[in-house]
Amino acid sequence: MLRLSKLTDYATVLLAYMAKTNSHLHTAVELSEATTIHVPTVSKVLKILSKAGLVYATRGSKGGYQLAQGPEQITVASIIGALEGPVAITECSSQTHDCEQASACEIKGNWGVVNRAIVNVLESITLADMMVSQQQYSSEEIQVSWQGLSR
Amino acid sequence: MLRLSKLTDYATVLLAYMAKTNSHLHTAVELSEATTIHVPTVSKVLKILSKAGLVYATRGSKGGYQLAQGPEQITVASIIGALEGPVAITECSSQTHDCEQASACEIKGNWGVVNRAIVNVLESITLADMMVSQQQYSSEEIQVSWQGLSR
DNA sequence: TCGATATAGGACTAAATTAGTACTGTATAA
DNA sequence: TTATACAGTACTAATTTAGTCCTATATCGA
Repeated sequence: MLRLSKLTDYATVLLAYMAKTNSHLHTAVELSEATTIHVPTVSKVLKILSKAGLVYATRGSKGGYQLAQGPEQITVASIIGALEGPVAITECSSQTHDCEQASACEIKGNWGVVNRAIVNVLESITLADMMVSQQQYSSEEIQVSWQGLSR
Repeated sequence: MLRLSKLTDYATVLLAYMAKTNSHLHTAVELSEATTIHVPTVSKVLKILSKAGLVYATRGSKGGYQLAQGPEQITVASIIGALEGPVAITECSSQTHDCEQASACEIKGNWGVVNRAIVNVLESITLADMMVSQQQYSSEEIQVSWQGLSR
């Protein structure tokens, strides 16, 4: 499946709503009502996004959250990174990994290349892109040329 | 993290070994010894690969497994598909999904585009590519141009 | 200064998923 | 007919994720 966590999905929904209505600070309660995500969960996600620097938080009455950057600056990769850590499709491809299977493994370095290709895709898509109203993109419009291994 | 399951990782290791030594049938025990993956797990993975048509199985004594196609024909996407089902990075992006969040969600269709971009990458990389001896590919060699949303 | 509002941080429980193992059945060669 | 090897399925344990709750801290305004 190669699935993202629900929290990551919630995060994009919340960030997209904030981007669309960036005139004021948004409280967790307001965001919950707008998105139908339960308050404790909204709160949890925003705390994480705040810590990661994607949103700016203001405490106290009249407080709330706002985007720390424009929707064009926030990449899908950075949202995933905030909630799940750096993309690593296998243990092999994570930075701090010392594989026990060692010599037996023929694959090692090459998962890293696959991983890099995916990261490149995710870094090329921004929150602004995600907000474009649902159009049906044909498969042909998404062109991925990946040249690393084909030489 | 966006992580694949361990079984998927095992599958690529097993398939790569079979591709490298395709002169004969490979028993689960032989594959286990070659890869250091425990026999029951090797067996489990191969049963799944066989059902998916990626390997051909022969029963009985002198039996074993062999690749059903050449390493150039087996894509990473098909390996992932066999073990985990079709790639769907969010519930939204899976084919058979009817979202409860309905009208509140601004994102809907667009996860589908991100998903499609990732699938394209995974379909462009084959088992043969994965077997290329570990070279260090520079980031520049992996070029992904994704044009769906930027118009 | 006090009280209401709102986020920060951490801990905890329940649910879901994944990994690993085991058992019984079926096919094939010698 | 016996040994070998895969097929199918079920089950348990481990891990991960989701969701909730509680206490602390910061800010505004009366």
